[in-house]
Amino acid sequence: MFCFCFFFLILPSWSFPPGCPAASRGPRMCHTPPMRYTQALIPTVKETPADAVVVSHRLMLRAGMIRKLAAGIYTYLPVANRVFTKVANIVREEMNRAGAQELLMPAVQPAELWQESGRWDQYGPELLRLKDRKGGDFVIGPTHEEVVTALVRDEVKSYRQLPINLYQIQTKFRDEVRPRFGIMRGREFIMKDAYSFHATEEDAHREYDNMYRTYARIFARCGLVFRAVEADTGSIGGNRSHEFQVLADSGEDAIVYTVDANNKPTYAANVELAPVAPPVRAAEAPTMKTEKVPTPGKRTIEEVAGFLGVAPDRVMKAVLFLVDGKPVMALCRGDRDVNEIKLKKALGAELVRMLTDDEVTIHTGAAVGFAGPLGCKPGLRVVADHGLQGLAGLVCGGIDKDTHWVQVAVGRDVSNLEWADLTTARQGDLCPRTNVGYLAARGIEVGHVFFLGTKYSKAMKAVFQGEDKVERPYVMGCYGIGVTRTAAAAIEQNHDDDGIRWPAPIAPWHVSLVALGTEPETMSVATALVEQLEAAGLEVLFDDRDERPGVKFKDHDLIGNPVRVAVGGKGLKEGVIEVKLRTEPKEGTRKVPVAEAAKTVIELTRGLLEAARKAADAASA
RNA sequence: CGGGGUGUAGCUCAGCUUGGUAGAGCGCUUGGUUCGGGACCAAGAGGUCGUAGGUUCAAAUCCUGUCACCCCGACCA
Repeated sequence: MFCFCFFFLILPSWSFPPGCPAASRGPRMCHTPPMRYTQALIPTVKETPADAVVVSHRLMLRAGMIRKLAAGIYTYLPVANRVFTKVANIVREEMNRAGAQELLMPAVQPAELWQESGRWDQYGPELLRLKDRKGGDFVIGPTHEEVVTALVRDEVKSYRQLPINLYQIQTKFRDEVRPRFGIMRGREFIMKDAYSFHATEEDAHREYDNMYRTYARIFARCGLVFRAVEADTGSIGGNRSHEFQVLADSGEDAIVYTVDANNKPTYAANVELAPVAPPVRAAEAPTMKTEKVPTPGKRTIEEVAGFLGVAPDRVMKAVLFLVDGKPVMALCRGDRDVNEIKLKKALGAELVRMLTDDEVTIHTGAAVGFAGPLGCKPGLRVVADHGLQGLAGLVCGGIDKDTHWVQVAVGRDVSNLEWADLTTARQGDLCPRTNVGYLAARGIEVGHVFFLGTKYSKAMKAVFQGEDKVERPYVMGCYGIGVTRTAAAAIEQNHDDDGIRWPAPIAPWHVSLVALGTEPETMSVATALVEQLEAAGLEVLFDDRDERPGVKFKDHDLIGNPVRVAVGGKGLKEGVIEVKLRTEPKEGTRKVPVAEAAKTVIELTRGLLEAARKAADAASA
């Protein structure tokens, strides 16, 4: 008790500036008293679970954050729940600040809505369908465009009520083909989705930019290193889209970007649509006549190149697609891949898929593995990647089984090609926007903004009346953030051999306060300190267990709170308490006089939180 | 959906090839010694061997079906 009063006297009114926990605007985590470890459910484990292959999955299991209930479906234990709540609250604050309104829509939705939008048939098995007791068809919402559009259609009739941006933070379900990586690619996950409605395209683009800046603020506030990249819109539709990618080597997405002389990013895109400029080089002069040679059983690029003794990039790859019902041959260099998304865009097509082996033979007359532009069925549309321009001395399929053409020259032997940018971008490719070579990175997609246009409003006859009394469909945008995935991405980006190193704004607690021993003096000093920190608005996990120090340190390293305070008999004899950041090595431990401990911890924590705030302001500037 | 693999104690796994009625480590309980980076000793509790069927005197073990889960691929907000 003495200690408590003592601290109270020297620290009369620690108040936090706006933005720090005690004074944050908008919603925040409900107040909880300091958590005593002896009462907490934090089932940490020493052994690495067998089926966890990525760091975040492994550490979330080991730190007692998640437990699997079924494939891709997890229970979020208290530590994880605290983190998700923090991420969600940052999202809330920034969305509210940007002028959006929060609502909550049903998880279970009637099939009729999906039939109206056309996605009941389009969405495929990823959409979990079920019947109610009366036999009516329902879905568990993987997303909420239909529901929100129906709502706004009924309730917003006039241009005067526009624009409006509605968002929710909800559990969603997508029956992923292959859930993996724990919470990173689960079937059930928490997502923030926002939908905006506008009278004009210009206004929808303004909101798109507004959301883009808001997202940059959100991820900066979460303490993450990320990049906004141009992206494909996928099945959601629309024609303008950016993904927010947290950079991590374990990321599932490949991105390319360019930088200026100061190493500042100038352009970034997902490789699936990053444009590649045509090569700048003189056309090669053909030196030899084309001839057909036997290549028995050599079908793949590697086999053919190896057999003929040429480099793979000298083999012309021919891939056959069905584009809106018509066969198309796509060509590229043997060391590259034809990108379906680019092909679709280049041909202005709706549906693109690869042909089956049988279909290849029917449409080209070629044996499987030996298709090529030279001598195939006349009338077949052939599109070539401009990486092939001006090349000579190439190898391509001989149409007949077990044959290839050699010494093929583009232009001389193969003409009437349509040229397009078809291959997936790589490091070193020339970026046509910035005229410098691409750099490559991997990322985890944590956010995605889409300009939707009128796709859903037209399909669902959602219209408003304009000033001119004319009815028009709303122009829409939608904007998603994976809350659970953001937490997983934070771990991928912030960990070491001992465990998680949470960025302070989304850490489960600001401070791990470890009592090294349960002697009355240690406990009373520790308890007093906990109360001081709590009074100043800090969140504290107080380890009051009767465990050996080693066990405690290991657990807190695993859990990863940014500030660790150790109170022990040894230190107290010298009159000190030990304070260390999770990111600092053991040797960096500060020995702080007992009387100054609270002040030191509060200042350190405040510094960490303020840094994230400043990063957010810089990111949205 | 194609290929591969695994289901044995709360967790990580051994036992299976060659059938004879189930083990280790971690964790848990109790007692003791310890106590500043995952302690030690002793005594315990805990398993329809995923599930259904078959073969057999006898099945964790062999056979068949089935379910679940994992990995690679295809696919994907």
